[in-house]
Amino acid sequence: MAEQRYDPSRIEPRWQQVWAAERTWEVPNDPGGDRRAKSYVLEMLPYPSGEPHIGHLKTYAVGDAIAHFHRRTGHRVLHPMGYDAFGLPAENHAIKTGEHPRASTASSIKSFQRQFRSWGISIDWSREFGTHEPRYYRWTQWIFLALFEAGLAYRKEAAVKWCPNDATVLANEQVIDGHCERCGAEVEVRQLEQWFFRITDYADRLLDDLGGIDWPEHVKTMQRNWIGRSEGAEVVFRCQELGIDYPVFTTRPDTLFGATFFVLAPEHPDALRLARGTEHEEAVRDYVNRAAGESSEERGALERPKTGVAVGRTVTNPVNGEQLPVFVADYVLMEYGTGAIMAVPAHDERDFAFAQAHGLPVRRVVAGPEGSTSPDDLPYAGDGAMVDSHPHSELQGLHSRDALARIVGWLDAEGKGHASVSYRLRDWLVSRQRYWGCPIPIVYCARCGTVPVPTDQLPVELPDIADYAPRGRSPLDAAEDWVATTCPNCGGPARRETDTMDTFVDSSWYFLRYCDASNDQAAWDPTVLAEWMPVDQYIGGVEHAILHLMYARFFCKALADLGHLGFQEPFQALFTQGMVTKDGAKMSKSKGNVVSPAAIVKRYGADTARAYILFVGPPDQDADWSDEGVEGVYRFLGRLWRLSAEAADLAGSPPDASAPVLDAPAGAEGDDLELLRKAHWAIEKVTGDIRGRFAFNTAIAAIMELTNECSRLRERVDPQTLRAALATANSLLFSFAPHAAADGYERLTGRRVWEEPWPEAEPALLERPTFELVCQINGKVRDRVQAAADASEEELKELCRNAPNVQAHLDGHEIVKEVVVPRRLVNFVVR
RNA sequence: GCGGCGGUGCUGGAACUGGUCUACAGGAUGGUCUCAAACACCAUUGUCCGAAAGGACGUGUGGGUUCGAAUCCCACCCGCCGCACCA
Repeated sequence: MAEQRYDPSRIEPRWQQVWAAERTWEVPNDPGGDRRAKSYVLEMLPYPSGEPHIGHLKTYAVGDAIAHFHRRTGHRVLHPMGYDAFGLPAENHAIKTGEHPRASTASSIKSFQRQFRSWGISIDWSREFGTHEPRYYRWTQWIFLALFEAGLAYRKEAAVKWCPNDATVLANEQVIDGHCERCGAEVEVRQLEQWFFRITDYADRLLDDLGGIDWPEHVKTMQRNWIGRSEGAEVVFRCQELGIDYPVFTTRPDTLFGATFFVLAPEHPDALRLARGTEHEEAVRDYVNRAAGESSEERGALERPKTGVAVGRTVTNPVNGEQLPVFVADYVLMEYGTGAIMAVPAHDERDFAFAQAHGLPVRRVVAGPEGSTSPDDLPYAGDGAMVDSHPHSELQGLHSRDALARIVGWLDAEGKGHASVSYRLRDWLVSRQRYWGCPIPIVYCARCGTVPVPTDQLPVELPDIADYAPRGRSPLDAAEDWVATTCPNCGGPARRETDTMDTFVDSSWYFLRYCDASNDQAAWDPTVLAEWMPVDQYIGGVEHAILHLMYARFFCKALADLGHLGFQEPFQALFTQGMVTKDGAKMSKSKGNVVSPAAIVKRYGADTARAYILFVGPPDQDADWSDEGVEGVYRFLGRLWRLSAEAADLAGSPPDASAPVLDAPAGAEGDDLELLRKAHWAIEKVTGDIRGRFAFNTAIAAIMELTNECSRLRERVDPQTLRAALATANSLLFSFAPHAAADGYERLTGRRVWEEPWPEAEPALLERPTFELVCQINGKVRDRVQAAADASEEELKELCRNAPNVQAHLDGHEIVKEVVVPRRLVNFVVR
C-alpha cells in the first residue's frame, strides 16, 4: 500500500528536483529537426526587493498555466526569467544602512530564485540574468549609443522634479501629488541638462500599430490617451508693437473669428518680455512668480477660478486683423502646444470662464444644434453652421467642419498658419541623478564636446562608491577616479557623464536578450531573435499599461528602423491580471493585511497556492484573498491525490507504455460510461476555458466536478475506468497544480504528464443519447422530462404535452403558439 | 466632467452567441466515524406560502422589446479604476 496522505512538502521538492536535474524546461535556440511552432510566453520582469509578493504568485500562476498548455498543444515554448535589478529601493536601502546595493540586490535575487523554484514554475533558467550585471547593461549602453548615433538620444535643458529635503532629483514616478514619495516634502522644479529619447518621433506609429496587436481594449485606450494626438492647425498671431510672431495650436481654426483675447502661460519666456515697459509689468511679474511657486496639482485643481493678468499688449488676429488683448493666465500650460492660445470664449469652456471673470467680450461664430445663435447656450463646443465670420462672408452658413478646412487652406496660402498635429506625449527623459543604475556611456571633452564611448570599450562599469547620499548631483560625481577619463576622440582629459539611466530603459529590451542571453559578441543575433520574437503572450499588471509597454514598443520600432530587428511590435498578445487584495483593500505593511506567498506555500504547498489564486475568480479581475478559500482548494487537491493513489493500487500495475491511457475500456456502459463522459466533458470544458479566454477559475471548477464524480462512482465502476478518469483529471490539472498532478498521474499511469500531449475529447463521448427537456408554459418552467437526443420537433412537443405538470397547466387553456428549441426546451404559449 | 470596468444567494463567483438563474468553492446546519476532537465522508442550504404536491417572487432601480431577458434597448442609482484646464 502506498502512503495515502497528501503531503505537498514531500511531493513538491521531489518533482522540482526532477525538473531541475533534467533541465526539463530548457529550450535550445536551434530547433534542429523540431518542427513545432514556437511560442514565447513571458511575465513582466520582476523587480527583486525583499521577497516576492502575492501579485508575483498570480502572474506566474497565470503565465505557467499558459506555458504548459502551449507545450502540450504542440509548441516549443520559451519561458525565461530575470530581474529588473537596478533601481531606487536598493539605493535607498544603501543610504540608510550603508550596505552596497549590489549586495542587497544579490540577496533579494537569491530569495526570489528560491521562491520561484519552490513554486515549481516551468522556467528555462539557463537564460537568467539581472539588468544590473555588466554582461547585460553593456548592451543597454550599446542601445543607448545606437539611439545616440541615430539622433534619437539627445541632451537638452529641462525642468525636472527636485526634492529639497532629500536634495535629489526625482523621477516622475516618485512624485505623488506633488510630494516626494519618500519623505513627503513638496517637490520643486529645477532646470537641468538632461538626456532624452525622441519617442515623440514615433507617436503616430505607436498609435497606429495598436490596431494590429491583441491587447485588452482598456490598455490600448490608455495608450491612446497618453499619446493624446489631436489634429488642428498652427496659427500665427503677430504682436505688431514688438514685431514678434506667436504661433498657437488650435483644434478649432473654424472659431478664429470668435477669438476675443489671447493668453500666454506664466512660464512662457515672453510673458515678462511683453509686459516690460508697460504699466502692467509689476502685476505680471507678481503673477508669474506666484504661479511658479504653485505645484501643478494646485494649479490643476478642479473648480479653480480662472485667474490671470493683462500684459498691456495686443496681437493681431490673422483672419480679420483685429487687435486682441494679451493676458497671462495659469490655465494655459507651457508643456502643451506652444504655451500660448487664442481664446474663443463662445466655443471653449475655459476661455468662457476666463472671459466671465474678467469681463471680456464673447462672440458667437458657430450656431448651435437647432441653429441657435442665442448667447444662452454658450459656451458651445460642438459643430454647426458658421455665423458672423466677417470679413469672410463666403463662410457664412457653411458647416464648421468644412469651414475649418477652408480656413486652414487660406492661412496656409497667406503664410499665416498651416495644418498641424499636436501630441500630449513628450520625449522620454532618461537621466537620473542616481547611483544604482546603468551608466550613460558618454564623456565630455573640452575640445571635442559630447563624445560617445566607443562600443568596443563597453561596458562603462558602475564604480563602487562609499557614499550614496544624494547631494543634488549624481553620487557618481564624487567618484573622481572614475569620472576623470580620457577623450576617446582626441585622448585629452575628459569627464564621464555621471547621471545614470532610468530603469525603464533596462526593462525596455530584456525580452530581446532572453532570446540570445549568452551571446557575448552582440546584444543578440538577429536570426536568433527572428526565431522567437515577438512575445506570443505577455502577462503582467495593468500598472504598466502606459510606461513600460509604451517604452518597449518604442525601442522595438527604433531598433527596427536601425536595422537591428525585423519586427515592430514586441508583444503580440497581452494579458493584464487583476490585483490580489485582502479584506477588500490593497495589501500593505502599514495595514497589516499582507499575505506572504512563502507562508502559504509552507503551510499548504505551492500547488494549493497557485490553484487557489486561479480559482478565486477571473484572473483579469481583482481577487480578494480568503484563508477559508485556500483550505477548500487544499482539500480538493488532497481528495484528488488520495483518490488517485487508491485507484492506482486498485487498478494494479500501469498499462504498458504503448497503451493509450485515457481510453475507455471498450464497451463501457452504465456508470462506467457515465464517468467517461464526464471525463471527456471536462477535457472539452478545460480546453475551451484555457484557450481563448483564460478562464482558469471555471477550468478548475470543471476538474473539481470530474473529481467529485470519480469519488461518487469509485466503487461502482471498473478500476480501469476509474484510472482513466482520474488520469484525465490529473492531466488537466497539471497546468495549475503541477506537482500534485505529476505525482497522481505517475501513480496511475507510470508516465510523466508533461511529456503527454494535451488530452483530446472523443466526440462520441461528448454526445449523450438523452437530454432533459425543459417544458415551459408562457416562458415559465413547469416540468422537465427525459427526451431522446434525436427526437423530432413533433416528438418533443408530444413529450412536453404529456408531462404531468404541463397537463395541469394546460387544463382549460388554448395553446396559441409552440416554440421548440432543439435539444433544449419546448414553450407553449397559452391563453 | 470624460473614458473604462463592474453591480447575481450569507461570501468568492458560474451562466460563452437571448433558452433550466446560482455550476464550482467557501460558510452555516444536521448526520456518520471517534472516548472526545481534528481530519475525512454523507445530506440540506435563494426568499416567502405550503404537511406535501406545488405555487408566488427573485440577477442595483424604473420602463421597453420578445413566446422567453442576468444577457438586447432607453432612463437612472451605486461602486471601483484611469484621465482630468491638452487649447
